[in-house]
Amino acid sequence: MTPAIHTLSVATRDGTFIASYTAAGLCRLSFPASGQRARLSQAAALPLEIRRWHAQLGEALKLALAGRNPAALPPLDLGGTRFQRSVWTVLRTIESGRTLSYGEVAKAVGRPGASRAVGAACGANPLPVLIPCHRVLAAGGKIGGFSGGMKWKRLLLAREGRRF
DNA sequence: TCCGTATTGAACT
DNA sequence: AGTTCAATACGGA
Repeated sequence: MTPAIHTLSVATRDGTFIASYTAAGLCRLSFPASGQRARLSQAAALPLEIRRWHAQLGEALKLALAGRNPAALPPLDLGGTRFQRSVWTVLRTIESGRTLSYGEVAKAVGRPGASRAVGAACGANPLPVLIPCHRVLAAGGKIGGFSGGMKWKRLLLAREGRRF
């Protein structure tokens, strides 16, 4: 993955997210920073293409935070290993309001028994919310973990009509 | 090679 | 219903 060249903020009613782009597409989305401020790109220096991607992201994120299914996303440049990408691809097929267990995702990528590795791949998801890693639960309906903090996982699931 | 992990299921209280 | 425990796949150092 080429290095990120632009970092922009996305204001939402849930806080200000941070999005990073490479020349190839969106590479990273971060939850509202609970500390340091990222250095943001100057608006005047933005290529038209990036502005368009960013506008598209804003719409998609707004819908996702409302618990709706994703609008079209800008091009993605996620990197990651083959295994991670295959996990993230499966995650994108889970509809709003539905969930899978780590073990079910492992089966779906053809590695039954790799449920623990699936958890690690979820934790490495560069696009939380948009790639719905919050829809992966532990077996037996337990909620499992979330690298962005459990409040976010509960909030996102609640917006989709799931309660815990 | 070793270590940590957003797991799992069985075997125990 | 809660706790412990071993087996497990993967990735990073």
